[in-house]
Amino acid sequence: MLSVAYSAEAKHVTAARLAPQPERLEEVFCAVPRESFEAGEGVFWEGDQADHVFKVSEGVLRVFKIIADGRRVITGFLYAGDLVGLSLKDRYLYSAEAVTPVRLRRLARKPFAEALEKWPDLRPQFFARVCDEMATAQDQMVLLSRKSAEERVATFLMLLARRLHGCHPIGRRIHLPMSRLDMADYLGLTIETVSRTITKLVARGVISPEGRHDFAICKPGKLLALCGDGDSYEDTIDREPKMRQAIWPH
Amino acid sequence: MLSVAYSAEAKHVTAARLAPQPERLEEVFCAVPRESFEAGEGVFWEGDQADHVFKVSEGVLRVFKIIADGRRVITGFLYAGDLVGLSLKDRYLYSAEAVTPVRLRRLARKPFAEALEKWPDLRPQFFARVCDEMATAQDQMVLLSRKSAEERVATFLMLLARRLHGCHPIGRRIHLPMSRLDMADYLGLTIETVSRTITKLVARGVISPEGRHDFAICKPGKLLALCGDGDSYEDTIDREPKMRQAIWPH
DNA sequence: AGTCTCTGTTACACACCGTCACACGATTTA
DNA sequence: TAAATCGTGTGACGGTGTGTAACAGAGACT
Repeated sequence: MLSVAYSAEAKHVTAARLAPQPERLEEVFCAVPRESFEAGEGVFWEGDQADHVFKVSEGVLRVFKIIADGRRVITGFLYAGDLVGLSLKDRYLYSAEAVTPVRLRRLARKPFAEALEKWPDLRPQFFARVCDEMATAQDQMVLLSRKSAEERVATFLMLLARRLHGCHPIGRRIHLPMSRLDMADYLGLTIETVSRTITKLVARGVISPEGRHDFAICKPGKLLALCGDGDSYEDTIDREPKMRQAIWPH
Repeated sequence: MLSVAYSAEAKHVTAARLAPQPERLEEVFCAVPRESFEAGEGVFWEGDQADHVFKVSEGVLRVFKIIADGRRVITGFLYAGDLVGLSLKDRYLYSAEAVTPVRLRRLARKPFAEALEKWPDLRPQFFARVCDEMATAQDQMVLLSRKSAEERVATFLMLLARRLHGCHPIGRRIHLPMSRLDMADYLGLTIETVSRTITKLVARGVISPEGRHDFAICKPGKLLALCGDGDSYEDTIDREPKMRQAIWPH
């Protein structure tokens, strides 16, 4: 009985040797090889046994739920560095598909949990990730609940502008890897409305198109104001990289 | 240095003595006295230093965010037994107010974290709570993103019916402690729409009013169908793990 | 080239839901 | 008791966003 338990742990012990005491949560994923997915390919499906967690290393993923008559809700887009499948129990709550060609590392749940067990320093990082996920979900609820089409699109563009520029002020260029349908399903709108709204923003000189999937932000202040968050432009450019550190739990 | 660390822990050690090795996460809250709040009173505010976690022991709480021009989004209602303030970092992400008179236990973050540290058996429970919160948030995103007014109201009624009845099939009676405005801000609608929708459900004999804040569910199957989740009545009464296959897209 | 397919844009009628207005009952205040 | 206030219900109306189109542009293929 003991020997069985021991051999079951052997694999992960090996992995641990390769990366002794990782400093950052991502390093736990270094031991496993990367997998590739083509654009449009599914990674896992809502309701599947949630056996793995993932770390995106290249490309963009969409996570979504489907209801009744085929209505789709995209609950998030995941970029390089993001972890997927953390905050769930035995089954995936959503499906995940590649938007662009994607490379990711897949780690079985058990060694992941054991790593958290073995290196307590990783737990605050893990918890911080989950909290960010929660905060993002709440912002999304605000968007879906009370924002107009224009505010939704503006918010989305700002989101991508910030993401592309790391945590820096605001990037001037945005790349939208996903289709208009993806955007629509993320923003709770239709493709037509998304299209129209973008056209309107372009007409007003807030952004300017550089191909279908790229835009330049001409008036960042204006765009920010259109988000309807009550933030002013100054609030965002001075915003020091606010290191919100999880205090909790150790 | 060691002695300092030791004395800092002394208080919590005392608490631990009172309740040695709690089996359930809630028991961690037993050591602190209960506080009372009147209906409408605030418990904490978005942006406050998140120093405490709470356990509701009586009454109903609403948690909400406010944006720009005063628009309010209620992200959830919390009932007896629910924990508040788990999934956040240094500051509260939302405000909390009493809907009804509320009694709750307030526990400082530190002893709570220490309890999790000391009794690892509690950690899965903690994690499960956070996951439930996440799952709820995602269902809410689906509701706000893609459901019609009628589906939203129906979903809300079903939610309360299930909650009141524990996890049992479906309660036949629903009590709505909150105002129509609260419902509207939770469902992403206006009071008028909520009101009209309820009237319509009553007219069709799906539910029947028993005062302003109480309803009887006359046709549970019908109500469930109106939720737009694709579940049938039978699915919910003998809740088997439903295998959902995504058909979509590609 | 030419054709096909896929994605994105634009137009127009319509539906749902929000806005505004007022009525009603219950409770509080004068 | 009357008046005021609050929460709620209901009606008329209009706007935002939707659905169904047709159309345009880009890329893939023969």
